[in-house]
Amino acid sequence: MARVGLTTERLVRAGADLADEAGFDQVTASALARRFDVKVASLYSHVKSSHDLKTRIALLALEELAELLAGALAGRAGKDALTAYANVYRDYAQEHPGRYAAAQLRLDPETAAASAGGRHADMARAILRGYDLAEPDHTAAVRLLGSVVHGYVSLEMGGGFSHSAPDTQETWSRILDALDALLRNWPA
Amino acid sequence: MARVGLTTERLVRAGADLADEAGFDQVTASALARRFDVKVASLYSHVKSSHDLKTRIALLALEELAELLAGALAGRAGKDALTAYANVYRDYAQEHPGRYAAAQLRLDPETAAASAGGRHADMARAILRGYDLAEPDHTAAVRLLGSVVHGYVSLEMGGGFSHSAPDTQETWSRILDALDALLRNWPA
DNA sequence: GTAGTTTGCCTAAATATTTTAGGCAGCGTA
DNA sequence: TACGCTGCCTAAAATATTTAGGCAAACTAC
Repeated sequence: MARVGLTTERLVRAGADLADEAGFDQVTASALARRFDVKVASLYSHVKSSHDLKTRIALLALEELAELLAGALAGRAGKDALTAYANVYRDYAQEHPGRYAAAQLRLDPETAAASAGGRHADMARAILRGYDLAEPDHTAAVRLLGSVVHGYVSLEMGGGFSHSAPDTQETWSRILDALDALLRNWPA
Repeated sequence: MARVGLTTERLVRAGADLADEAGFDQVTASALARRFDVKVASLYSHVKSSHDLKTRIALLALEELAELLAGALAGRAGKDALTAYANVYRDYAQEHPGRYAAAQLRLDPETAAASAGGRHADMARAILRGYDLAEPDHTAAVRLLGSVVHGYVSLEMGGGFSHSAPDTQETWSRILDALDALLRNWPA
């Protein structure tokens, strides 16, 4: 009985890869066991349940995204920062669709509080420092920013834009231009 | 053997109700069979597969939304129309979270083409008639509108906004104000 | 009203996933 | 080398998906 060397870490990472290749909903304990050529029950020493596994993949994705965001935003401000922020999400979703889908998993409050999700919000607020908005417009702007980016990325991923004429890169640029203009010129 | 009177129609509608009550991912053939007090295999005379059932629920939700949109937009223009449009989605997601989740299901191209999804896009384009945008800004604006609404609604549903200060109704209004301002003043 | 056809819902059965319980052997440690 | 820990195993129960084939209820026609 050769030991494969399973670890929670390795399982989660392999689960994330599987999600990217086959879709987040294809991430099951059985599929993962097959991938490691191991019996399903063996996973349960490293992961509490199938839901636990999915949650850990979500946390990994949130962590990776936060890392990328921090890197992309360092030294940038204004529209430069805005573009970098938005592109981190879009590029990540393109390269890691399964991980991105995992990041949308609804977490229970305690888990969410301990996740990297808070850093995402911090990052969005940091960008808006380059614009001149006081509360409560500030919060509205943060939420608008998050909504546009998440909404666009998920509609694009879901094929919602496939039929109309201009390519999505073109409209994406224009939308970022428009967002920048809006933030510089927020209505009273 | 009393006949219950199953129909594809009744199954889909009950599935949609179940989705609203328990979540779209709880919609399974077995759960639905329990609800009708019928053996699982009996459903397969009315529905090709579990996936077929989910697809039909998605189509129902898209249809209902298109209906609501048409009603809400009739006789409105400009910001009035914009607000009505956005609120249809938000209110629908609030009242029918399972149906709204179903509407996000990725459909294969032919199914999507035959769905009410096209009418959604038409509706969005109709709203922008009240503003003055030429291609390719027009398409960008349509996609921005869809992204904001879908993004905001799904982040709000997912609890992404629960911790910050202003209530979501407040920021929602401000975001619609900002969107209106942006559309009236789209950057060159 | 009865005979014949359709079909709705059934039983039976194969396959897949999730999860728990308990056992054996490999690995590090004393 | 002997001990203990624990990684991966077998076994088994519960639930979900799907197909095949059967019986009886409901519609159609005379």
